[in-house]
Amino acid sequence: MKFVFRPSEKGVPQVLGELESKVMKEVWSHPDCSAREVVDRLRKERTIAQTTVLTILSRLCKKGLLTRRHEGKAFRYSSVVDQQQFNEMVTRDVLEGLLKGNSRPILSTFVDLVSTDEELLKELDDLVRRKRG
Amino acid sequence: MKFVFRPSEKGVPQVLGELESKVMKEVWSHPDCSAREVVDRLRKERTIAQTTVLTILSRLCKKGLLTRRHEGKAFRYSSVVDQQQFNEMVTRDVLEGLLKGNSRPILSTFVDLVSTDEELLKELDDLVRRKRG
DNA sequence: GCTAGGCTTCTACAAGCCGTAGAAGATACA
DNA sequence: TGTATCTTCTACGGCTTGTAGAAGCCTAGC
Repeated sequence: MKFVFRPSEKGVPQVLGELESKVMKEVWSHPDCSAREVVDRLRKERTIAQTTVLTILSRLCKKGLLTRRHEGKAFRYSSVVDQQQFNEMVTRDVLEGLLKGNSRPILSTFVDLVSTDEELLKELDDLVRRKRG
Repeated sequence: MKFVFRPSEKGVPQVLGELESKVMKEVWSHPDCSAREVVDRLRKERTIAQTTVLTILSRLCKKGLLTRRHEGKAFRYSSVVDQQQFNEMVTRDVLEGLLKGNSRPILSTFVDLVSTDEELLKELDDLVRRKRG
């Protein structure tokens, strides 16, 4: 998958549109669900056309994030990767994207940011030590 | 600045469009230059309309990446931040964007990626030790 | 002062992404 | 067979980026 990352957003919307994110979250929390179910859940928050949700579901399929199977006349949708795997993919791609430049400055910026949290810094330290054996 | 980061690209085009990137690079390498100069340099590579470059220069000003000052009837353009500062800004924003989620998984993915290069891993180790004092 | 050439602004269009949704086609079940 | 429901097709508006024409503005030189 080829995506953009919006640092200013938070969570899934860093990578997907607002509505796409909501739809993904619905499918993640209710695997193998129908479009209808997604629509009904979204409608608890606001009005939205059935076809709008269908369009988003199709686009997410085309992006390779969802699959679907026939059941009767309708489809049932499931995610290809769960949310955790998705997050890991994004993290990995973004970090690789950063590191393929000049890596040195990345390291120190990273350590700077992490060191604002003592616990986190310790964890980083542990990880590095373990890696170096 | 609010930007998107394209992990699949490399360098400045991770953040700016292809042409925007080229124009920024021209201004970085030739501070206080005129639009004419940028056009002439770009034309060594391909044909491009004067106004196309002007449009890009204006957009980069509007984005806060360039400033300009009058000189005679024309403008002279300079960058607000140099390329290194720009890279640091991007790195910082992207990393902050990542870390504002659940930070733990980021750490281990980061260490995984860094550890493919022994030198880099050592450098990370040094930075962390120094930070922890 | 007035004109020509160069510089700028305005405006616009295409393509791609995302949100939105109507219209129409497909289908299962009563 | 009809109808309710589900799907696909199509489209539009807004945003970004590349592209550039048209027209306006200003300065230098006559």
